[in-house]
Amino acid sequence: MKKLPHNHDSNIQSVLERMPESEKFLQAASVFSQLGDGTRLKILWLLCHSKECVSDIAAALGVSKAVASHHLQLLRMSGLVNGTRSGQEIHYSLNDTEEAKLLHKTIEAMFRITCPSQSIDPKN
Amino acid sequence: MKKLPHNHDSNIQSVLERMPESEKFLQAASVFSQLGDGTRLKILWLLCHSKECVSDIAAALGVSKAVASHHLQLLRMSGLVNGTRSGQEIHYSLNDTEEAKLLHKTIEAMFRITCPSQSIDPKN
DNA sequence: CAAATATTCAAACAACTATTTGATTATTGA
DNA sequence: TCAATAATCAAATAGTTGTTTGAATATTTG
Repeated sequence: MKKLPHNHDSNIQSVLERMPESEKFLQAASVFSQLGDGTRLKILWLLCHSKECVSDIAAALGVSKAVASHHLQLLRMSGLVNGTRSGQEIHYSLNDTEEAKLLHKTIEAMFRITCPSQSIDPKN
Repeated sequence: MKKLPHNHDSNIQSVLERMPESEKFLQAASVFSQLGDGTRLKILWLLCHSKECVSDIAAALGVSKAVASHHLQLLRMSGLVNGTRSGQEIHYSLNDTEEAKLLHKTIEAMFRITCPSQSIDPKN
């Protein structure tokens, strides 16, 4: 039980007791950081709505294939997307995990706030 | 209406038409990037549960006051938190905006996934 | 007013991240 | 097998980000 310099909120101790461990914060921040780049956010948004190959993702976003491939790899290492080869192409899609679904919902909720007129997904 | 190299998903065109503008993605990524650092994520989590001054935040997290102050400023510039001076201290709290509430819900949902045993907030 | 406390600022540094370019690997079809 | 296409890799670069340190500002109290 750590003692704080000041003591404004009498409830702070019980809050601190329920604070997740540092390691958990680092893990979560690592996943959240995938949302923190515009290119990657676009890729995630796209994969929330359709399964796509690298060339189409690159074309849809207006970036090089190398850039798309690079970011897809970061997303893959974070466990958010997965790619399956089909002939010459590799088709990427959102992973079926709780984390990926949470980020999907979060992205949609954000755009419902900032672009309320053109949301695709239903609210729940 | 942009033409993609391949055409696997016949629905892709209507998806692309509903894709928010690049500027919106950059704005959203900028807000989301606040979650992408462990220290800042801890601060946000703490402010989701209690209003705190800089010294207490620094002590609770085990970081220097300069570090806490620096990250609080980034959070403030992103519109997620606000600080009000009370005597010598500045009390920071989560902003009452849709964006801040969304991040609060997202953080809690993430920890419900990764630390299911010790969640504080109710599910909805 | 001077000392003490709380917070912020600013500069320097190290570490990390995104992009570019060209080469490399894998797969298909002629 | 050879050429074409798809995707990844690797190295170089530029830009961004987080931390450290010490100084500066603001507020309260003696």
